[in-house]
Amino acid sequence: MKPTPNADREPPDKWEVQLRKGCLELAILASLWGGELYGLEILRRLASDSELIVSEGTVYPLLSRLKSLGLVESKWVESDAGHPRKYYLLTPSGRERAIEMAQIWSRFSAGLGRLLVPLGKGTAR
Amino acid sequence: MKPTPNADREPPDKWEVQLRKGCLELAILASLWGGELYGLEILRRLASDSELIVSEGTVYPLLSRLKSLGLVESKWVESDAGHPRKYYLLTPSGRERAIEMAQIWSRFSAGLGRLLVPLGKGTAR
DNA sequence: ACCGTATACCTTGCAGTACAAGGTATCAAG
DNA sequence: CTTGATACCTTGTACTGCAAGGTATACGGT
Repeated sequence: MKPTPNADREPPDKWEVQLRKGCLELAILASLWGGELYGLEILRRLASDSELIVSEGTVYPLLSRLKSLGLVESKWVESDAGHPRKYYLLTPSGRERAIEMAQIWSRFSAGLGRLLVPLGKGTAR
Repeated sequence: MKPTPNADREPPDKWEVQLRKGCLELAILASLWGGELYGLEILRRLASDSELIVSEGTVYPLLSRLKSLGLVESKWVESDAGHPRKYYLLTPSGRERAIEMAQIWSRFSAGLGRLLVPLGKGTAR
């Protein structure tokens, strides 16, 4: 039985799901910025560092895509206690792309933030 | 011939498109916060206030959905110079929802921003 | 040796969103 | 009557993330 990763999370608003679309690609690249990680570790990193709860079925296809785009590289590492793990790391193009995406994100985020200013009285909790 | 709204914009990176998914719903609600607007006006407001370039084929279906959800209301207004315009305005639930979404956005945005800190040296242009 | 559990990776079908392209209707100018 | 401008709407396509299910290796208990 799955441990139901998000048992006490937001209701199925469906909106938060749509919000992540596209951002996840950047999030994964960013999580690899500091060094190589393996699949499930990326998942946990995202959850702990940015409250971005995603499932494995989301991460692995995305990693495959990033790999076929030449943005990440992977290598198998024999684990002494467990099973082989596949570590992912950024390629030089991956780093460039990450910075490029981060810039787009920052501009976009600022623009939307500007739109939200008028209703700021409510967002201050 | 269409005036090609984004002739000198970003290349077809496809990514920026995916980035907007879900955010647009919030953006439209936010643009209506200050008062009622009609379809094309919303489009122009988004473009000028937040650099969010969208096409009509995106906005109208979205407005229909928001209306069927009871978040916005619409009314026809006979224009003296031109054709009838359909003005959209927020309902009370629409306002609540907008604030709710803005909060989610703000939390999400902060989380992703935290992830991007390590590569901040590059984003400072 | 055998079975259940935990870790780790991957694949398939589904649902939801934005977009480009095309279509309709009204009014004003030529 | 035709052209252009404004305004609204619809259809088909492409892309994304998700839930559910499947495979493989190691460890500990009986």
